[in-house]
Amino acid sequence: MPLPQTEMPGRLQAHFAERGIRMTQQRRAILRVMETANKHLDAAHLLRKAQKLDASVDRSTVYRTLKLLKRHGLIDELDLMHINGEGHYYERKLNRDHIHMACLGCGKIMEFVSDIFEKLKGQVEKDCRFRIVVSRLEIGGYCAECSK
Amino acid sequence: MPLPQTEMPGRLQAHFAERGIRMTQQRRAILRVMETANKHLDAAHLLRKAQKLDASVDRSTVYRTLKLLKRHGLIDELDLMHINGEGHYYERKLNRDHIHMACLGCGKIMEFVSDIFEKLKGQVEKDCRFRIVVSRLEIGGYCAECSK
DNA sequence: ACTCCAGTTGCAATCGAGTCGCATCTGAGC
DNA sequence: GCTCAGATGCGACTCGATTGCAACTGGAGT
Ligand SMILES: [Mn+2]
Ligand SMILES: [Mn+2]
Ligand SMILES: [Zn+2]
Ligand SMILES: [Zn+2]
Repeated sequence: MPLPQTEMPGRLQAHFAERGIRMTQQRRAILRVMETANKHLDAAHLLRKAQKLDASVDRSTVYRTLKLLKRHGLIDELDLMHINGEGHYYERKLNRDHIHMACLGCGKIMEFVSDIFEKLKGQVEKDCRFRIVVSRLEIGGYCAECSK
Repeated sequence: MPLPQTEMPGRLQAHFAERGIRMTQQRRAILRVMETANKHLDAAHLLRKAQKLDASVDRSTVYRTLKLLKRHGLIDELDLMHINGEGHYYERKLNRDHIHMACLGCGKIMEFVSDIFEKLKGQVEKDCRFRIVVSRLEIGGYCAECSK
């Protein structure tokens, strides 16, 4: 019997097992950090947090694991408008994807779920006959406080 | 009498003049390349093309001019799903902004204009009380040919 | 429990996009 | 023409990300 479609979010390790991907000490640490993170992490933060769980984790392993997670569609990669340097941010892909807004005034990051966004993706798939694998809508501007 | 809103696209130099930004040999070359480019350019390509018009153009001037153009909202910066390295791509901002789709199979870049996208931005501005300055919707997936 | 090896890791070197300090140069207002 | 704020070229630099390689290890097979 298949699991319900709204699969429990946060079981990256389970995904690895299902797909026969080898589990290592280091990957366990990195996945745990990604699973429990409540905000967008860049590679450097991810490394530091993972090293608290397993001091042996190396920077290159973080990057290799991020690439693996991306390849399997388990995480999303974000720019967040390059509000802080040239690097990228990562977050676990949940059931529903969302829009990211970055305030150019105060640096705050906001998220927003929208049915219109889903409709737009549907339109792209239909009108352009394009099979969507990953989508990223990032908006820069000014939040309510910073606007007035 | 104001110009019609659908201003003639492609007059970056005119924008500079209007806003009292100094015009130089090098900027003239770079702006000309941006104006006449028909595809998304990365900084390296932009440099090479600009150097054909003015051999003295330096890499750092290209980056400084890109930053200037961004700051004035005259160009958009794109990742195009990092289909080719970590760099960014640039294009002149036209009247109507558009979605970018990158085919993970053949590397083709497609563009798409959608009223639903405009509606979505309107929703964000209204529901989140967020004043949008710049927006980027980038989609990765498979085009019609690569899907079958 | 032991073996085995493909896959993974740490490390250090390296790449490549983008930035910066500084001496020099230049555009455009007078 | 002068003048100088602002722009440029150059080289050094930062920093995110990648890679080659020898050593290590997970987990399948026995
Ligand atoms: Mn980017
Ligand atoms: Mn475009
Ligand atoms: Zn703000
Ligand atoms: Zn394709």
